[in-house]
Amino acid sequence: MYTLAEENYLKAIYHLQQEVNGGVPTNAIAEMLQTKPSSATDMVQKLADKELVSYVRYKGTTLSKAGRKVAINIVRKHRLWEVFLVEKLNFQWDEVHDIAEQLEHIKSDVLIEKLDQFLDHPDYDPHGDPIPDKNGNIKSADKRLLSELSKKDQGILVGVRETSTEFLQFLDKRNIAIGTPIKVLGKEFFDGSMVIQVKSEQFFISKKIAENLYIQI
Amino acid sequence: MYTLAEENYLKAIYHLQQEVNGGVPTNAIAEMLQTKPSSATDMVQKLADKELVSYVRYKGTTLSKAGRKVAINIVRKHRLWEVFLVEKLNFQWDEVHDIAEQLEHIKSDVLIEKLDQFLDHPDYDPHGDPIPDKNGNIKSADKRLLSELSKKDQGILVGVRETSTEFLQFLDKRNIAIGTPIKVLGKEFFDGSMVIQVKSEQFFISKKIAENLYIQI
DNA sequence: GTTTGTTTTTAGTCTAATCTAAAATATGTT
DNA sequence: AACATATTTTAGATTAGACTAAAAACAAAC
Repeated sequence: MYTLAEENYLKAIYHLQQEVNGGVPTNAIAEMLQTKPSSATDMVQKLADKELVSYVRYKGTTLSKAGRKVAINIVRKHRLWEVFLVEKLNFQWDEVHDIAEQLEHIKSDVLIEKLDQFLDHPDYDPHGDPIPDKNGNIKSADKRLLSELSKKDQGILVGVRETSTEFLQFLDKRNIAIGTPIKVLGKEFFDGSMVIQVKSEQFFISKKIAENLYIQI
Repeated sequence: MYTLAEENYLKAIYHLQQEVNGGVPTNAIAEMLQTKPSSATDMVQKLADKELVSYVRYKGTTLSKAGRKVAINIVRKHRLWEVFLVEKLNFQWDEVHDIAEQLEHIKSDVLIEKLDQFLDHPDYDPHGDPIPDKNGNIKSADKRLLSELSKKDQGILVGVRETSTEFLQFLDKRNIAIGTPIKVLGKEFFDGSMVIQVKSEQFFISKKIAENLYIQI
């Protein structure tokens, strides 16, 4: 099987691939894993030897089919555990990330299938991210970033991009949660900030906030 | 915090201390952890530097107060996770050991308290072993090994010493479980083997089996 | 097509945890 | 008490993963 470090690199590359086109830059991997670029280079070379990624010097890294399978399986485990923590153990959605980060590395296929069954085969985790099924297939809803919407557009919040405690508590404080309807009342071209309608309240939010909320129209 | 290896050594020393009087021999630690004596020496020296054990060259190792606290906490986590796996995820009692061996290293005090609560504060794990409370106190029932009993003694099975799949399935096959009443019908001094009564059936069991069953009179 | 600056890689070092082989200590028997 | 045997420790090497510092490659500007 794979080491903890290998799994974390594969997962990081997987997530970065969603945001970049072409190979994932070594620096981006290093930054995501809070490590140094030289360490990331070492590891992607090792992963390339094992044929889990394809890596071209100075060009970047992409997951192979095998590598993606490993990565998606970790993402599946992470998200299932998050559901468990919130639904069964009554954690708040802003408290589960670090613990799930550990639990995702537990090795047992039976465990994860039984957990999935125990949780009644959830489709989304507490942050609105889709949970891949056992074969690695992901239901991808056609969601868009709030920051991409225009004045008068409306929809419901279906996911968050950031999962830091600070950000999630920011939302909690304003009663914004997965499923909450949101309408764009105004958008400032100068800095990308917005005024939005949430239930009976109106909020001013910065571009940075809008870039971390996924809306389904 | 402590590394995976440190935690495993502390746990091994804790378990061995229950069976030996005086310091735990280095070879015993190595054997339990499936490693070489020289590796065990290295580690106990490292643990001694950290004041988690007291170690005297050629004499053996004993846990310090701090070391015991760490060890008991791991045991607590291991046993709580075993209860979760059996009670909530419907694992058989012979399937849970290896998975709990991984889960016991998840680091989060809140998690374990919430898990304890979710499981309704169980006192014993599926193998009949007592679960230490949050302060490290252990309810120790006055149980004895079946092998120590004499003809006509009787009691109920309250725990197993071995937790290997083979042994537990051996018990399952004979409908012997925690809570089952057992009576000694005969004992052979020559080899320590026994004939026991279990419900309406009688079994011949070897000394090795009898040495792995805990009975409460 | 140089120059400049950024990104990435290489080379060499470090630490945790392991191993093998050899040396040291302890134990048990005569 | 001395020898044989078993246990334990030391010394030195290895591996995974990280780091620093320096070199190499790329990108962008002039």
